[in-house]
Order: sequence, then structure tokens, then C-alpha cells
Amino acid sequence: MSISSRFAVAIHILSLLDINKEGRNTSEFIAGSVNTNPVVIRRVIGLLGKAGLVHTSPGVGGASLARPPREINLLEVYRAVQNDPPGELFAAHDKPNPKCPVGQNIQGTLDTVFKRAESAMENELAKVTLDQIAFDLVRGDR
Amino acid sequence: MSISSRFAVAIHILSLLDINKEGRNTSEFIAGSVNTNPVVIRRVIGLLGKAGLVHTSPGVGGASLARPPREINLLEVYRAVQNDPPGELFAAHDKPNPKCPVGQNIQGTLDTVFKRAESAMENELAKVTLDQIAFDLVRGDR
DNA sequence: ACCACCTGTAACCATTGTAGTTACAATCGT
DNA sequence: ACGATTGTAACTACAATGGTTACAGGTGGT
Repeated sequence: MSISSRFAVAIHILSLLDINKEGRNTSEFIAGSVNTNPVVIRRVIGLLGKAGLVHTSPGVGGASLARPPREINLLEVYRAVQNDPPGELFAAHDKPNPKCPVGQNIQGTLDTVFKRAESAMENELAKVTLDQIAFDLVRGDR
Repeated sequence: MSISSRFAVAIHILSLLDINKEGRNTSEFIAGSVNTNPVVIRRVIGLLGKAGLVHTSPGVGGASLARPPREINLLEVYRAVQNDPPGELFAAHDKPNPKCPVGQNIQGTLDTVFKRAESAMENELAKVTLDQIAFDLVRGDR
């Protein structure tokens, strides 16, 4: 399966918070841009808040970036909304038969390869910062 | 969510076919090593067959590698068992609001980043060949 | 102090992908 | 012809996801 669209939604939200930092970013307003339900937005913002990427205030609050956008990279966002722990992008098959030479050692072998592939992907995400995304968005608008 | 364990199972199967090329690799035998149901194995072998990685024969058949193991890399295996089409490791959120500057352009921006990350991962998989895996497995057995 | 507005969260539902299982027709080698 | 094995369909159970309704509680303006 693919990686949850929460990741895409999270980036959308953060971009909006950056670009529209003057306005009042209620979950309903954001939901209008993302085109989904406000509760979905609040859920994602909750995750981003726990990860320290946004500040939120209950009541009339609204959310805002907790850090300047050039200090937020997409890997952080990815980890914030992905509830699978790191190192588990690829699922292992459990309990291969230890009596078989293949079953006995496959876990470790696959683990190495899988970790390497996962890291390669994450490094690409880490290279991209939120302000680059925002810049791209605004430029595309011209 | 994580990538289906079919991938791990597929690598297990192919390794077994390589290492045990003398024996008779029935789905039941393989299932014993992987520790799952024979039908699960046949399903994965079916996918590998469609992708041209293994030869299978109905009836008493059994399966065997269609190519030498050093000419099979893990990216091919990945694509064979992954039914999501390439370029969709990351799910986009659909129909963002086109009236919003963010919603209007986010798809394209994310697409670029997502494709880059996905490719980075796939390149790592492409680097690893089946004979490297098999070598690792046998070495680990000592 | 009141009140409209908004957040945070729980609860529920429908959908989807996955893996395991049973069953069985078709096929092959002996 | 027969026993073994494949290929596939059908069904079940389960987990993750995204959408939705509901509501308690906080916040700020007036």
C-alpha cells in the first residue's frame, strides 16, 4: 500500500500556515483548501503539534508554525504523521522457519537492505524544506 | 502503512529457488520455510511468473528462476509484487480546492518531491541483486 | 458575564488492502 | 489411470484509513 495521504495533507496545511500567516487559519478554512472534513484537519494538526512543528491554541485559536519554514524539512513532517515507527517502511514476514537455512537468516539480510532503501528515501525528504515548497507554490501561481 | 510483506516473501521464495535449485520446490515446501500457507506462496509465484522472473509449470511442476540470480535485482521483484503502479508510493490527497493558491499548485509541487523520494528508494533496491542476497544468506549460515 | 466560535477528541461507519484458509478444476509425470 | 501439484476463486478476519456526527471545554469580543 501507499503512504497515507496524511503526509500530503500535512504539507498542504503547513504551506497554508506559512503563506497565509496573516489570516485566521481555522480548521474549517484549511479544510476548504484541502477539500476534506475539518476534523481530518484537526487530527493532522494534532499530530503536527505533538511533533512540535506547529503551535495550536484551543478555543478560537487557530494554528501557526512553531518554527521558521526554512527550519522545517519534510522528513520531520513525514515522521510526525506516520504512525509506523521508523525502520518499518517495508514489512517483514514473521517467523520464517528457523530450521531452513534461508528462513534462519533472511530476516537480518532483508533488514539491512530495507533500512538502506528507506534511508535513501528519507534523505530526499530531509533535503526539502517547507519554505522551498511554499516558494514553489507561489511561483506556480504566476 | 508499510509496504506489503509480499515483497519480503517474494525475496524469500526467489532465494530459496536459487539456493535449492536441485530440489523440488513445491509451494508446500516453500510455505514450510516461509511459514505460511501454500496458497499464499502460489499467489506470489504467480506474480513473479507474470513479471518473467520465474518459470512455473502447472501440474507437478514446481518453480525455477527464469534468469540467473545476478541478473535479477530487487527493484524488479518489488515491482512484480507491488500492485500500486510506480510513482504512487506516496498518496496524494485528491481534489484540493483550485480556488486557493495552495490548493491550485500543491499537486505538482508534491509530485516532484514524492517522485524524487520514491526514485531514491528504488535506486537502492535496484543495486541489490538476488545473488548478493543468496550469498549473504549462506554466509550467515556459517 | 454572556455568547458565538472554535478546538480537541471520542465514537461510528464504509471502504480498502492484506493474509490466511478451504475448495476444486486442470495439468503433469509416472 | 492415478497421485501429486498448480492456478484460482471464494470466503473470512483484521487492520488502517478517511469521512462524519457529536459534544465537552476553552477563548475572546462585546
